[in-house]
Amino acid sequence: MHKEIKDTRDVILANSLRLFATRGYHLTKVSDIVRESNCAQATFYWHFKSKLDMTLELLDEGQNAIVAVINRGYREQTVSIDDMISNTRNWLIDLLGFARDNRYLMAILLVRGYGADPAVDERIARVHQAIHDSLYRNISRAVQLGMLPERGDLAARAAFVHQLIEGVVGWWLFGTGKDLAHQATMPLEMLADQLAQFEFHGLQAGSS
Amino acid sequence: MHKEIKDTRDVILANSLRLFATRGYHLTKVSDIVRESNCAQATFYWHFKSKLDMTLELLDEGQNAIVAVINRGYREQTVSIDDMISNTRNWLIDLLGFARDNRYLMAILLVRGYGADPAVDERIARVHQAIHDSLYRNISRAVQLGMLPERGDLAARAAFVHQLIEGVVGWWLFGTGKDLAHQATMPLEMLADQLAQFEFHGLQAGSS
Amino acid sequence: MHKEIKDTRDVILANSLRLFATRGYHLTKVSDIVRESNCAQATFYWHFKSKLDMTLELLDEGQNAIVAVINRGYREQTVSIDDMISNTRNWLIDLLGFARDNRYLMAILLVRGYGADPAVDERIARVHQAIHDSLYRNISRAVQLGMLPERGDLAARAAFVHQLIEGVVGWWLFGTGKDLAHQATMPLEMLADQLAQFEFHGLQAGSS
Amino acid sequence: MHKEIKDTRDVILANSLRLFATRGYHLTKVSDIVRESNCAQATFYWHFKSKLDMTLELLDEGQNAIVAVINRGYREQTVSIDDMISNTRNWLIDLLGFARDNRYLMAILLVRGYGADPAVDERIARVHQAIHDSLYRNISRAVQLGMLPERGDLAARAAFVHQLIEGVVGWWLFGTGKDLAHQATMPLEMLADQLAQFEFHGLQAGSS
DNA sequence: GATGAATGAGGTTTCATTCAT
DNA sequence: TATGAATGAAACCTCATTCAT
Repeated sequence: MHKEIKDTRDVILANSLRLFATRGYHLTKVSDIVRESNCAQATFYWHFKSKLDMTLELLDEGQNAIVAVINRGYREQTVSIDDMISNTRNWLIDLLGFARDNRYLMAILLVRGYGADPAVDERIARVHQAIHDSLYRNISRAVQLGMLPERGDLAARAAFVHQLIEGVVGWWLFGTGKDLAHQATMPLEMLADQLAQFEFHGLQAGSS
Repeated sequence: MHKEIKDTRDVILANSLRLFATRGYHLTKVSDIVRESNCAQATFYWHFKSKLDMTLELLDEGQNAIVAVINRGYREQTVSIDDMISNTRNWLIDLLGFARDNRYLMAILLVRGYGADPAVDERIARVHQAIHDSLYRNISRAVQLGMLPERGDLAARAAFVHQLIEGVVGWWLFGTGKDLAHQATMPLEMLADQLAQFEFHGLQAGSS
Repeated sequence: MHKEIKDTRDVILANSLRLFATRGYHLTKVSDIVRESNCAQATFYWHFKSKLDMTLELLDEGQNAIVAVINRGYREQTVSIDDMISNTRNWLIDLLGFARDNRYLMAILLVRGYGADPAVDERIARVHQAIHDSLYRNISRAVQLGMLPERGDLAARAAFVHQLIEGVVGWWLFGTGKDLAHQATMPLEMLADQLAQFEFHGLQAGSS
Repeated sequence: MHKEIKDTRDVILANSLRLFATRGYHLTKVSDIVRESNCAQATFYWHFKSKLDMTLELLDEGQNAIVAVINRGYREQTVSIDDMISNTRNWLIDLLGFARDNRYLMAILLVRGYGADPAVDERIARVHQAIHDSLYRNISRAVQLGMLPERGDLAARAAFVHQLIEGVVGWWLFGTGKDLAHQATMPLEMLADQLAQFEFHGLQAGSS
């Protein structure tokens, strides 16, 4: 049950998201957005204060959505290594599902976001930080529970995992060439599985 | 042995690289470049056909340099797992050294490159591909030599490693927030060590 | 006895008058007017044909009011010089009283009126002309009655008096800097007195 | 001996002055200015930072010129009433000469200046203040020398004279209707004469 | 009476690029 | 080599006005 008739404001937002993901902020002109949205340019400025303002609104929405997904995971208490891997796997399934359903947002966050404007850069950085923090907490907990070796810099390990996961999500969605038209080939669950395995084993490094 | 007096052309290139890395292509105006280079705008166009043209030249130089570094590694035949890890470690040391000495180029390749122009996107994608290919060949060889389990999708594994390494290089140089002013804290060799370990163990996933 | 509840139309007119006086016609946007009037922009256009149209209406009201005041004076036959000065004084008291009670209108007529639109310019010019004519008639009568020397250009003398009076009213209300927030310091009657004296003596110039 | 070939910058300034005087700031578009100046719109922005910036530059030039004229007068020590009147007359001749040769500037200062922008308003107010101060000093000196009665508010008297003179200059140049096309009919010296007389006698008001 | 939404026309400004010297 | 001056094209944005309810 969703609204059949989207109002102009939402149409503009949706088109902007797609165009930003495809061409980037600066190559997307307001005139492009309104052409695709079937409205006059002045209408854009009735709904939004400026191009930048609209972009920030877009990002704030996206940020809320993805942060909700990220923090939804890791809820249960893990008691065994299998638990932990499966927990990670579930978290990844959530994240990958969200990513698949929000290709354009992910393209902005992972590929073409930076360089639009300092304010935009900052919002994107905040999302990355949120993902990092979520992973850091999880790894930290696992170390406390003795499921991961204590050796090594915790921050570095979180960073490794963080970069691994963000990178692989970007690869899955857009391929090595960061191509918006790229079609993911690997099934979501299989990717989650392999990624969880890779992460877990990688984190074992340093143990006897 | 390098020239002490850089001519205008090189000054422009160096300033452009720095500005692109700092603000991105579109927020760097030709007027900004020439102001920092102490020359007139027309001088820019005496040396370069266009802003885009100069950018591509910049990237081509960078591409050659980084590809040379990447392909310099993995030369010896590895005969043991220790050999392999140490080989990877050496490759990483080369890469990280290059990255540290070419912060601005790395910022463009890893953070703010996409979204400038389709032609620019393509060059950047080519660099990523070159890194990927180098890793793919190495992993593939290791599997053939029986040092890595055969199970699993080889392409996916290469992608995992590729994304892990690029991501971690970006993190090392610019931190989680992709901040140009970020100061790396971890010593180069330690990072290479931990990263090689993480990679190797991660790749063991799927083995008995 | 005036209406306690002003309808939207009057609210718009009052706010427009104030804003025009404060910022001028062009810096007062219809959006400003309706914001202060707590109504929608379309409501403005329900009440008035256009911004210009409303402005002219505003000016016409103001013109009628001030012209009424101006022509109310000089009614009695003056038979002595003291009569004449006191008559002028009364006329000035009326004018200054009106001016004090209609600051915003006066600001438009004396300070920020010109430059809005040719049609507006014309209305303002008409008000000035009306004041001038009133003064001209009075001076002319005084010459006929032998209370002022015949020497000199009558038109020029009327102009001198006209400019003196309008200028001094503007100074009294808004100070040398034409500041809307300026507070008059001199009591109305004292000003009328001094101004009548200045005018009378000035007009004596040229006499033996 | 003046330059035959005016450069673009000066052409733009001259045309802007004329157009501002004729239509006012807001009805003068940058497109109008460059059309009359036979150059491209971008050329305007090569020479000036913005429309407002150029306007302020214009006003600053004008301010310097008129303030120089104003402060050039009143140099000699006056020892008699005839000296004083003739001194005022000379000051007026200078001022009127400048005004006649700088119609457009005067139109901006006296008629259509206010309402362009707060920054513009402020510059114009400063010019009026400079004229006022010059007159105030002169009257003040005359009172000290016993050539004018002490009675009365000095500030008010200065204001009267100030408003009289500015008003009459405006009337001389542009007529009662503030018409840019108006042609002055009265010879400069005659006006200076009558105005000096009017002022002097007016200022006698309050004496026995 | 009133308004949320929309818009055409046009405004100022930007910017990569070229011209003339 | 170098540059001061110039410019076409187009960007973002404004604003008086109208439409549909």
